[in-house]
Amino acid sequence: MSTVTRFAPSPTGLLHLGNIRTALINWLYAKNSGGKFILRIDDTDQERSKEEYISQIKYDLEWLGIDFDETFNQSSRFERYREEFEKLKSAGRIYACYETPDELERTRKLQMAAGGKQVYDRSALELSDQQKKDYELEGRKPHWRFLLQTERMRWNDLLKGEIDIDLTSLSDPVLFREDGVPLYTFCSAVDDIDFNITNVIRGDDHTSNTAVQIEIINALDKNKISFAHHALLKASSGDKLSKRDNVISIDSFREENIEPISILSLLSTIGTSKSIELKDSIQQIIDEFRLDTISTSPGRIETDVLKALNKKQVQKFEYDEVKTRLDKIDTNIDQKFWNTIKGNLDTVEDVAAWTDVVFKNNSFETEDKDYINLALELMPDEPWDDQTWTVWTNDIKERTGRKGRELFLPLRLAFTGLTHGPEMKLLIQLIGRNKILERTKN
RNA sequence: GGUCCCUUCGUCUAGCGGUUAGGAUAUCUGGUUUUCAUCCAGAAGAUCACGGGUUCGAAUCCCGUAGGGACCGCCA
Repeated sequence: MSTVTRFAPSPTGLLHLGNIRTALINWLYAKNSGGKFILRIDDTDQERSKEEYISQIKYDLEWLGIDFDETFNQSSRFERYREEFEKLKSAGRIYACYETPDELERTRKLQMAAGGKQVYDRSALELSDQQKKDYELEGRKPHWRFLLQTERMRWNDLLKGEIDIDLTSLSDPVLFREDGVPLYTFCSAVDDIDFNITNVIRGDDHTSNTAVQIEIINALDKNKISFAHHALLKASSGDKLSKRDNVISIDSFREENIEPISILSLLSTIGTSKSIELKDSIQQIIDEFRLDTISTSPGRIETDVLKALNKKQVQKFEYDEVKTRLDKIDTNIDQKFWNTIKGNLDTVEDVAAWTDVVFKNNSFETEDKDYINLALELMPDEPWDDQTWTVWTNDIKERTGRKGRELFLPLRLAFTGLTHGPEMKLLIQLIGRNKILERTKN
């Protein structure tokens, strides 16, 4: 049977390095085994879910090159959840509860103070028909809980190994809210069955939840899903990754002109036993993917590494690959320009900083006037080639006796206004004789 | 408080009873580029969280302690 994986974000915030990693792992797992990848939007909570986040999530995935074979919103399947719910109800696995959130909160606090388990006490199970009727007359509506019957839930987690959860330490999950809205724990179980999901790979934050879900799945059908839980990523500060932390949102990286392949390269190697390096292509990442290289201990993300990877990618780019982007900055940027400058860039768009250096008619202050004037006297006529600079500076060297830094830095400074940059023998060809004269006029 | 998990160079990690504890990245040094970056060569960097036990022998197995993470919702 071919694999089916899914990524199920709730559209309540932007995608960041942490949750996109989960998406990537699921996608890679599917791709690597010739399976299917489904994007499921977990939007049952209509108050917190926002349409703009749905489109943002899809756009981010697309931008990164993570495509999906199928997508749907949980909000379109309320009827189906109701149907399955009725099934469980007639099987006696569901019971009505009438506590208000306040009452539940109070009980929890009491339990905490007493040092006991903070687990729902199932007092609704004792309710007589008359008591329920009284509640309804009071205007209370029931919410519905699933009766957990397993004491210990065990499964072989593809990443964490044998897991053994004490289900008595967990509350009976609420499946339907008082207002009739089904909750994630249930919807997810129904969907995973209906869409024939074979592998659920998700963050460690779902581990104990999985125990509950397996029991629900078993009550509906028979669980055939393999679960895998990877460790969560931490920020470089050591703090947890937050949806509100826009410093690491995919959106912010796109705005900083970080390449998708740089992000993908980082995400497919960080927190794994693989070398942290820039990958040539998405295909390479797919081919090299192995679930068992992913670590079970929480690692931290160093965003500097992402910048370094991106720099490498920029230097790899051939002119044709970035031509349209360069044209947007300045149509005068040609292949020679790009090849000369790209080694000095962190992002493709940083090239903008060099258009002035090459094209603009500005002049720079120089303290070494006599030296520069001598250099200009010796400046060869055009056309210039790769040898011009060497010939020229050799002349200057002979006439002045200068060498090394003393010889070259004043020239660079006078011609470009900068103390660093691409090789001068290439750069002067871009700038040209006229502009050099212009810049050193006064 | 309960439940589950984690702890090896700065960082990400390999390691499954006998290794000079390996790699990647970052750092430093030298060379190349007469700059910066790249590239090449090399160096430094880990009392394997701590304590105890099992064993001829423990990073590796067991117990405890400490630290970290996750969850304990009518969120997902």
